[in-house]
Amino acid sequence: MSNVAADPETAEEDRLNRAFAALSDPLRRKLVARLAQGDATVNELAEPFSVTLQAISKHLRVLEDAGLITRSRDAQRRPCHLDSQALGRLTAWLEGYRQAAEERYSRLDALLASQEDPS
Amino acid sequence: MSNVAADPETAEEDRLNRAFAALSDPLRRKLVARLAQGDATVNELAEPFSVTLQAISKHLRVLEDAGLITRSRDAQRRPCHLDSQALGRLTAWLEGYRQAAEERYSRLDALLASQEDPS
DNA sequence: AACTTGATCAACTAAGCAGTTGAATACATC
DNA sequence: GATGTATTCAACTGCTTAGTTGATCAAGTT
Repeated sequence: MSNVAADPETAEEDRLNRAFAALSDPLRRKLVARLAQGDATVNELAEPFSVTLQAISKHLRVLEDAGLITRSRDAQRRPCHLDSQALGRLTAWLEGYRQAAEERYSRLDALLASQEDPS
Repeated sequence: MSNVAADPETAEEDRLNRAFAALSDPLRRKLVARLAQGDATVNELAEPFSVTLQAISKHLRVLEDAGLITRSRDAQRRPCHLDSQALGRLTAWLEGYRQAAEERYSRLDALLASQEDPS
Protein backbone atom coordinates (compact mmCIF):
# COMPACT_ATOMS: atom_id res chain seq x y z
CA MET A 1 0.00 0.00 0.00
CA SER A 2 3.03 2.27 -0.08
CA ASN A 3 2.36 5.25 -2.31
CA VAL A 4 5.97 6.26 -2.34
CA ALA A 5 7.82 5.27 -5.50
CA ALA A 6 11.20 3.67 -4.97
CA ASP A 7 12.94 4.56 -8.22
CA PRO A 8 13.89 8.28 -8.18
CA GLU A 9 12.61 8.83 -11.70
CA THR A 10 9.12 7.69 -10.88
CA ALA A 11 9.42 9.49 -7.55
CA GLU A 12 9.63 12.78 -9.40
CA GLU A 13 6.75 11.65 -11.62
CA ASP A 14 4.77 10.87 -8.53
CA ARG A 15 5.44 14.26 -7.06
CA LEU A 16 4.19 15.96 -10.22
CA ASN A 17 1.13 13.70 -10.26
CA ARG A 18 0.22 14.70 -6.76
CA ALA A 19 1.05 18.37 -7.11
CA PHE A 20 -0.99 18.92 -10.26
CA ALA A 21 -3.84 16.82 -8.88
CA ALA A 22 -3.75 18.85 -5.67
CA LEU A 23 -4.08 22.09 -7.62
CA SER A 24 -6.94 20.78 -9.75
CA ASP A 25 -9.37 21.41 -6.90
CA PRO A 26 -10.64 25.01 -6.59
CA LEU A 27 -10.90 24.82 -2.82
CA ARG A 28 -7.30 23.69 -2.54
CA ARG A 29 -6.20 26.49 -4.87
CA LYS A 30 -7.95 28.94 -2.55
CA LEU A 31 -6.07 27.45 0.37
CA VAL A 32 -2.82 27.96 -1.53
CA ALA A 33 -3.83 31.54 -2.32
CA ARG A 34 -4.54 32.15 1.34
CA LEU A 35 -1.26 30.61 2.45
CA ALA A 36 0.65 32.80 0.01
CA GLN A 37 -0.42 35.67 2.30
CA GLY A 38 1.07 33.94 5.32
CA ASP A 39 1.01 30.80 7.44
CA ALA A 40 -2.30 29.80 9.01
CA THR A 41 -3.91 27.12 11.16
CA VAL A 42 -6.56 24.66 10.01
CA ASN A 43 -9.34 26.61 11.73
CA GLU A 44 -8.23 29.88 10.17
CA LEU A 45 -8.09 28.28 6.77
CA ALA A 46 -11.51 26.69 7.18
CA GLU A 47 -13.25 29.85 8.34
CA PRO A 48 -14.20 31.32 4.89
CA PHE A 49 -15.68 28.04 3.64
CA SER A 50 -18.96 26.27 4.20
CA VAL A 51 -17.51 22.77 4.38
CA THR A 52 -16.65 20.85 7.53
CA LEU A 53 -13.33 21.17 9.30
CA GLN A 54 -12.62 17.54 8.45
CA ALA A 55 -12.91 18.28 4.76
CA ILE A 56 -10.38 21.10 5.08
CA SER A 57 -8.12 18.84 7.07
CA LYS A 58 -8.22 16.30 4.25
CA HIS A 59 -7.46 18.94 1.65
CA LEU A 60 -4.45 20.07 3.64
CA ARG A 61 -3.25 16.49 3.81
CA VAL A 62 -3.45 16.29 0.03
CA LEU A 63 -1.44 19.49 -0.29
CA GLU A 64 1.08 18.19 2.21
CA ASP A 65 1.44 14.82 0.47
CA ALA A 66 2.02 16.75 -2.75
CA GLY A 67 4.83 18.64 -1.03
CA LEU A 68 3.12 21.96 -1.61
CA ILE A 69 2.82 22.79 2.07
CA THR A 70 4.66 21.87 5.24
CA ARG A 71 3.25 21.78 8.74
CA SER A 72 4.66 22.57 12.12
CA ARG A 73 3.25 22.42 15.61
CA ASP A 74 2.18 25.15 18.04
CA ALA A 75 0.42 23.57 21.03
CA GLN A 76 -2.81 22.06 19.60
CA ARG A 77 -2.45 24.09 16.43
CA ARG A 78 -0.89 22.76 13.22
CA PRO A 79 0.15 25.84 11.26
CA CYS A 80 0.49 25.40 7.49
CA HIS A 81 3.27 26.89 5.45
CA LEU A 82 3.30 27.23 1.68
CA ASP A 83 6.44 25.79 0.06
CA SER A 84 7.26 28.27 -2.67
CA GLN A 85 10.00 26.02 -4.03
CA ALA A 86 7.42 23.34 -4.79
CA LEU A 87 5.48 25.87 -6.85
CA GLY A 88 8.74 26.73 -8.55
CA ARG A 89 9.28 23.13 -9.59
CA LEU A 90 5.88 23.11 -11.27
CA THR A 91 6.52 26.30 -13.19
CA ALA A 92 9.88 24.88 -14.23
CA TRP A 93 8.14 21.84 -15.71
CA LEU A 94 5.59 23.95 -17.54
CA GLU A 95 8.07 26.53 -18.77
CA GLY A 96 10.33 23.90 -20.25
CA TYR A 97 7.67 22.71 -22.63
CA ARG A 98 6.09 26.10 -23.19
CA GLN A 99 9.39 27.56 -24.31
CA ALA A 100 10.19 24.58 -26.51
CA ALA A 101 6.82 24.90 -28.22
CA GLU A 102 7.05 28.65 -28.56
CA GLU A 103 10.55 28.47 -30.03
CA ARG A 104 9.39 26.03 -32.64
CA TYR A 105 6.50 28.28 -33.59
CA SER A 106 8.66 31.31 -33.94
CA ARG A 107 11.06 29.39 -36.16
CA LEU A 108 8.09 28.25 -38.21
CA ASP A 109 6.81 31.79 -38.46
CA ALA A 110 10.22 32.90 -39.69
CA LEU A 111 10.24 30.15 -42.29
CA LEU A 112 6.79 31.07 -43.52
CA ALA A 113 7.75 34.72 -43.69
CA SER A 114 10.83 33.89 -45.77
CA GLN A 115 8.68 31.77 -48.11
CA GLU A 116 6.25 34.64 -48.62
CA ASP A 117 9.05 37.06 -49.29
CA PRO A 118 11.97 35.14 -50.90
CA SER A 119 13.91 38.34 -51.62
CA MET B 1 -25.33 18.47 -18.84
CA SER B 2 -23.30 21.48 -19.95
CA ASN B 3 -19.86 21.47 -18.40
CA VAL B 4 -19.23 25.05 -19.41
CA ALA B 5 -19.66 27.54 -16.59
CA ALA B 6 -21.74 30.58 -17.45
CA ASP B 7 -20.22 33.18 -15.11
CA PRO B 8 -16.80 34.28 -16.42
CA GLU B 9 -15.21 34.06 -12.98
CA THR B 10 -16.11 30.41 -12.52
CA ALA B 11 -15.25 29.86 -16.18
CA GLU B 12 -11.65 30.73 -15.41
CA GLU B 13 -11.82 28.55 -12.31
CA ASP B 14 -13.14 25.75 -14.45
CA ARG B 15 -10.34 26.13 -16.92
CA LEU B 16 -7.76 25.89 -14.14
CA ASN B 17 -9.56 22.87 -12.69
CA ARG B 18 -9.38 21.05 -15.98
CA ALA B 19 -5.86 22.12 -16.90
CA PHE B 20 -4.28 21.07 -13.60
CA ALA B 21 -6.32 17.85 -13.57
CA ALA B 22 -5.21 17.12 -17.13
CA LEU B 23 -1.56 17.50 -16.14
CA SER B 24 -1.93 15.30 -13.08
CA ASP B 25 -1.77 12.21 -15.29
CA PRO B 26 1.74 11.06 -16.25
CA LEU B 27 0.63 9.74 -19.63
CA ARG B 28 -0.96 13.07 -20.50
CA ARG B 29 2.19 14.89 -19.42
CA LYS B 30 4.15 12.67 -21.78
CA LEU B 31 1.74 13.61 -24.57
CA VAL B 32 2.34 17.28 -23.77
CA ALA B 33 6.10 16.68 -23.80
CA ARG B 34 5.83 15.00 -27.18
CA LEU B 35 3.65 17.78 -28.60
CA ALA B 36 6.17 20.38 -27.46
CA GLN B 37 8.44 18.86 -30.11
CA GLY B 38 5.81 19.36 -32.79
CA ASP B 39 2.26 18.59 -33.86
CA ALA B 40 1.27 14.94 -34.17
CA THR B 41 -1.66 12.69 -34.98
CA VAL B 42 -3.40 10.34 -32.57
CA ASN B 43 -1.66 7.30 -34.00
CA GLU B 44 1.75 8.93 -33.79
CA LEU B 45 1.08 9.94 -30.21
CA ALA B 46 -0.14 6.48 -29.27
CA GLU B 47 2.81 4.63 -30.79
CA PRO B 48 5.22 4.74 -27.81
CA PHE B 49 2.60 3.54 -25.33
CA SER B 50 1.15 0.16 -24.52
CA VAL B 51 -2.42 1.33 -24.02
CA THR B 52 -5.18 1.17 -26.60
CA LEU B 53 -5.73 3.87 -29.16
CA GLN B 54 -9.07 4.64 -27.55
CA ALA B 55 -7.36 5.41 -24.27
CA ILE B 56 -5.04 7.87 -26.01
CA SER B 57 -8.02 9.40 -27.79
CA LYS B 58 -9.70 9.97 -24.43
CA HIS B 59 -6.58 11.54 -22.97
CA LEU B 60 -6.38 13.91 -25.90
CA ARG B 61 -9.98 14.87 -25.36
CA VAL B 62 -9.18 15.72 -21.76
CA LEU B 63 -6.25 17.88 -22.88
CA GLU B 64 -8.46 19.56 -25.47
CA ASP B 65 -11.28 20.24 -22.99
CA ALA B 66 -8.66 21.76 -20.72
CA GLY B 67 -7.63 24.08 -23.54
CA LEU B 68 -4.08 22.74 -23.51
CA ILE B 69 -4.20 21.46 -27.07
CA THR B 70 -6.14 22.32 -30.21
CA ARG B 71 -6.97 19.98 -33.05
CA SER B 72 -7.29 20.47 -36.78
CA ARG B 73 -8.20 18.12 -39.59
CA ASP B 74 -6.14 16.54 -42.35
CA ALA B 75 -8.27 13.95 -44.15
CA GLN B 76 -8.95 11.23 -41.55
CA ARG B 77 -6.19 12.51 -39.34
CA ARG B 78 -6.76 14.86 -36.40
CA PRO B 79 -3.40 16.50 -35.75
CA CYS B 80 -2.88 17.84 -32.24
CA HIS B 81 -1.22 21.14 -31.48
CA LEU B 82 0.09 22.23 -28.09
CA ASP B 83 -1.25 25.62 -27.00
CA SER B 84 1.74 27.28 -25.37
CA GLN B 85 -0.40 30.19 -24.19
CA ALA B 86 -2.46 27.81 -22.08
CA LEU B 87 0.73 26.62 -20.38
CA GLY B 88 1.60 30.28 -19.89
CA ARG B 89 -1.65 30.92 -18.06
CA LEU B 90 -0.83 28.13 -15.64
CA THR B 91 2.66 29.43 -14.91
CA ALA B 92 1.15 32.87 -14.40
CA TRP B 93 -1.19 31.48 -11.76
CA LEU B 94 1.61 29.63 -10.00
CA GLU B 95 4.13 32.45 -10.21
CA GLY B 96 1.68 34.93 -8.69
CA TYR B 97 1.49 32.98 -5.48
CA ARG B 98 5.07 31.77 -5.49
CA GLN B 99 6.37 35.31 -5.71
CA ALA B 100 3.97 36.58 -3.07
CA ALA B 101 5.12 33.85 -0.71
CA GLU B 102 8.78 34.33 -1.48
CA GLU B 103 8.58 38.07 -1.00
CA ARG B 104 7.04 37.58 2.42
CA TYR B 105 9.78 35.18 3.43
CA SER B 106 12.55 37.48 2.32
CA ARG B 107 10.98 40.33 4.29
CA LEU B 108 10.77 38.02 7.29
CA ASP B 109 14.40 37.01 6.83
CA ALA B 110 15.39 40.65 6.73
CA LEU B 111 13.43 41.31 9.92
CA LEU B 112 15.04 38.39 11.71
CA ALA B 113 18.48 39.48 10.55
CA SER B 114 17.88 42.99 11.87
CA GLN B 115 16.71 41.52 15.20
CA GLU B 116 19.85 39.42 15.51
CA ASP B 117 22.07 42.33 14.63
CA PRO B 118 20.37 45.55 15.84
CA SER B 119 23.40 47.65 15.01
C1' DA C 1 -9.67 15.36 37.25
C1' DA C 2 -13.16 17.75 34.25
C1' DC C 3 -13.65 20.92 30.26
C1' DT C 4 -12.59 23.33 26.02
C1' DT C 5 -10.16 23.96 21.87
C1' DG C 6 -7.71 22.27 17.67
C1' DA C 7 -7.28 18.71 14.72
C1' DT C 8 -7.40 13.97 13.02
C1' DC C 9 -9.22 9.09 12.38
C1' DA C 10 -12.80 5.79 10.75
C1' DA C 11 -16.57 4.33 8.08
C1' DC C 12 -19.66 5.40 4.67
C1' DT C 13 -21.87 7.47 0.23
C1' DA C 14 -22.02 9.52 -4.27
C1' DA C 15 -19.49 10.85 -8.18
C1' DG C 16 -15.76 10.77 -11.45
C1' DC C 17 -12.08 8.64 -14.14
C1' DA C 18 -8.61 5.44 -16.54
C1' DG C 19 -8.76 1.50 -18.82
C1' DT C 20 -10.90 -2.18 -21.56
C1' DT C 21 -13.68 -4.38 -25.75
C1' DG C 22 -16.77 -3.97 -29.58
C1' DA C 23 -19.25 -1.16 -32.76
C1' DA C 24 -19.57 2.94 -35.57
C1' DT C 25 -18.12 7.02 -38.27
C1' DA C 26 -15.27 9.67 -41.74
C1' DC C 27 -12.29 10.01 -45.39
C1' DA C 28 -9.33 7.89 -49.37
C1' DT C 29 -8.27 4.53 -52.63
C1' DC C 30 -9.06 0.67 -55.56
C1' DG D 1 -19.35 0.49 -54.12
C1' DA D 2 -16.09 -2.22 -51.51
C1' DT D 3 -11.89 -2.00 -48.64
C1' DG D 4 -8.54 0.02 -45.62
C1' DT D 5 -7.07 3.55 -42.45
C1' DA D 6 -7.65 7.05 -38.68
C1' DT D 7 -10.46 8.13 -35.07
C1' DT D 8 -14.33 8.27 -32.07
C1' DC D 9 -18.61 6.47 -29.54
C1' DA D 10 -20.90 3.38 -26.18
C1' DA D 11 -21.14 0.42 -22.42
C1' DC D 12 -18.94 -1.59 -18.76
C1' DT D 13 -15.41 -2.46 -14.72
C1' DG D 14 -12.34 -1.25 -10.95
C1' DC D 15 -10.28 2.36 -8.45
C1' DT D 16 -9.96 6.90 -6.44
C1' DT D 17 -11.79 10.92 -4.23
C1' DA D 18 -14.71 14.89 -2.08
C1' DG D 19 -17.91 15.18 1.10
C1' DT D 20 -20.50 13.75 5.23
C1' DT D 21 -21.20 12.23 10.47
C1' DG D 22 -19.51 10.39 14.78
C1' DA D 23 -15.75 9.14 17.57
C1' DT D 24 -10.98 9.91 19.17
C1' DC D 25 -6.62 12.12 20.37
C1' DA D 26 -3.68 15.97 22.06
C1' DA D 27 -2.79 20.05 24.51
C1' DG D 28 -4.00 23.99 27.29
C1' DT D 29 -7.52 25.88 31.14
C1' DT D 30 -10.14 25.86 35.30
